[in-house]
Amino acid sequence: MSDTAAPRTNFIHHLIAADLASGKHQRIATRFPPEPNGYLHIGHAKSIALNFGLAEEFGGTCNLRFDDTNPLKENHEFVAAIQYDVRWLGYDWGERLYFASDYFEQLYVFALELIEKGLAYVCDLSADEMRDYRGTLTIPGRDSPYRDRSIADNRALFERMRAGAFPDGSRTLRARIDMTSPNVNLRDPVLYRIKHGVIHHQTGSAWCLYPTYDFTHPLSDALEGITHSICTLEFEDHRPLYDWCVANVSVPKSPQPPFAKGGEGGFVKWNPPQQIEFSRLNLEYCVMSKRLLTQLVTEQLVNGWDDPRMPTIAGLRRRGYTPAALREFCARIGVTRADNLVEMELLESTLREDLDAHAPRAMAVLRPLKVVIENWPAERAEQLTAANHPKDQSLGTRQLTFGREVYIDQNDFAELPPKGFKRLTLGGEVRLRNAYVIRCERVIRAADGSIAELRATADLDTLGKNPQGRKVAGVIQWVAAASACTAEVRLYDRLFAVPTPGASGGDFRADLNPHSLQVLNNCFIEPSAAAAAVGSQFQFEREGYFIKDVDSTAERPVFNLTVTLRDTWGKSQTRAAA
RNA sequence: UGGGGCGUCGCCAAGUGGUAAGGCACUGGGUUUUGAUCCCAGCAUCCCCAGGUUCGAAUCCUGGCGCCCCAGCCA
Repeated sequence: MSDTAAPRTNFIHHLIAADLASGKHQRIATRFPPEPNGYLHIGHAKSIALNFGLAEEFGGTCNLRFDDTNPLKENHEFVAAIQYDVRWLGYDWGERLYFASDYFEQLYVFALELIEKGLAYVCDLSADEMRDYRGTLTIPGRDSPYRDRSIADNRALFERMRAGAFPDGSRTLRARIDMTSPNVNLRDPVLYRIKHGVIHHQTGSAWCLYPTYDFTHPLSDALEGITHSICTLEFEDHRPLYDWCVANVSVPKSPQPPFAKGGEGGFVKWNPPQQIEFSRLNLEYCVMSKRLLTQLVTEQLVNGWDDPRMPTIAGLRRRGYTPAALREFCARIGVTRADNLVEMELLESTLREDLDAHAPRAMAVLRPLKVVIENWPAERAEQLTAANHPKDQSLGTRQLTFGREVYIDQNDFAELPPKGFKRLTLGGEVRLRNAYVIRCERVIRAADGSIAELRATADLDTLGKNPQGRKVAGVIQWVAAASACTAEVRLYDRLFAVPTPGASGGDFRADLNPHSLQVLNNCFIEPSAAAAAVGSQFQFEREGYFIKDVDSTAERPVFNLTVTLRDTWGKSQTRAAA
């Protein structure tokens, strides 16, 4: 969609290219591993675009794998929503839909192997005790008193853990690594914990024993034959543990065909998956943590996961963001290991670029002001033809009905125009877009002194041509009173009032923007837009891009503001006012 | 004051010893029946700082400084 020269490669791309060139891998396999404990957000889109994008580019595969090891927080709604969102973004995992829970039995066997090798043990320490034994960042930990249990005891205990013989929290299976490691992740991390009475969305009540992420993730990758396991920076310290798990367990060496045959004696060459970290996306005026997003939803600070103000894929979709714009955004922000805070303007520019090219135009009047054209007969209705797009003829044309009474926007008339005002003024002329040039003759006031309506005359010789001998600088949108449809328009602004909510140590909720939603109930729009299907997108000329919302009814269409048009005039005015 | 990372224009980001890409934003100008789009031009003598190596460094070395992550039986 773009001819920008923004980098479309990154350090991971280079690394994969090198792995292929060196023959380390014959083909690559990535995976996108969401935990189904919430909806996907734009940060996930970055990861999805990266993992699926890399697979596409290098002719490899990308699996969708749910990292469902903590049934307490997960549910089927999230599983379904995540699949919908990934597909909507334009990516396809084919037949490769997996759940980490698919591997629970195999993982259990791996754990037994670790026990047999003396590399794992059952620990009876409570959570508090374990924390105490772990030491601190600067003080080494101490060995658990249960660290040297016999292999036979460990095996028996672990089997009984699975059988449900012990209550929650009473015992764990731990890796036997090094309690004095400067990397606290290596201080005998927990591999399995006991959780009774939870119904897992995939395995039901088959298990009361659940593996941790640290154990599950690397082995799931290995089982699926993942070559490049891409994750975010905070997992970097876990990489030694990731490698430890893969190295110490007997993973089948010919995972997921078609992997290259070859090597000695029919042995299949197999390189363990490599974890690679990149920095997560931070976007101005957003929170991106699932915990905080969940809080916004459960505390009803927004109207659900798909609230158009949410940075969730579902929210962005309902707001009017397109898959193409989101993918382009991901390409433009790049992939590095540096902390970043991306400006909203970058996101919005990719959106405008896509919408400008594809959205049909229509006219809408958000804050109506009636104009009576006195030299136009009340009974006369004229059909005008308007292009649906200024550049793309293929989007066709539509009919507009012009009549004696029209509505214009209150903002497009001023009795005391600021310097440089190019719209309608008393005694001044303006072009009604796609129609005639009119001159405002009089202002009719209401009892309270406010402007009730305008009286105007039209220059009948200005349809499709400029008037003789003078130029009319302004063009404004309008809707004919006789055919206008009433609509509700929801104007959205950023959810938070500050670029980094909660950053100053306070409650992030205190940073919510109280004006993030403004509902306009008496807008007038063209019948063509009113009749459009839910999800249809338009540029309401001179205002912005809008999408017809699911809350629409036959009698009352609802449109969400996706993003305004660039507004250099408005910007200059607010700057002058400041 | 343990370990692991990161530091190139306001923001994102190329660059991997040969003399600072690009995008967004911003500033001028042009076209325009959207103050939109589009087009043209401008926008880092400098790459966190200080030394050093080299004919030559953002890229190598040394020493500082700053920021981020890790002490869940979360992921």
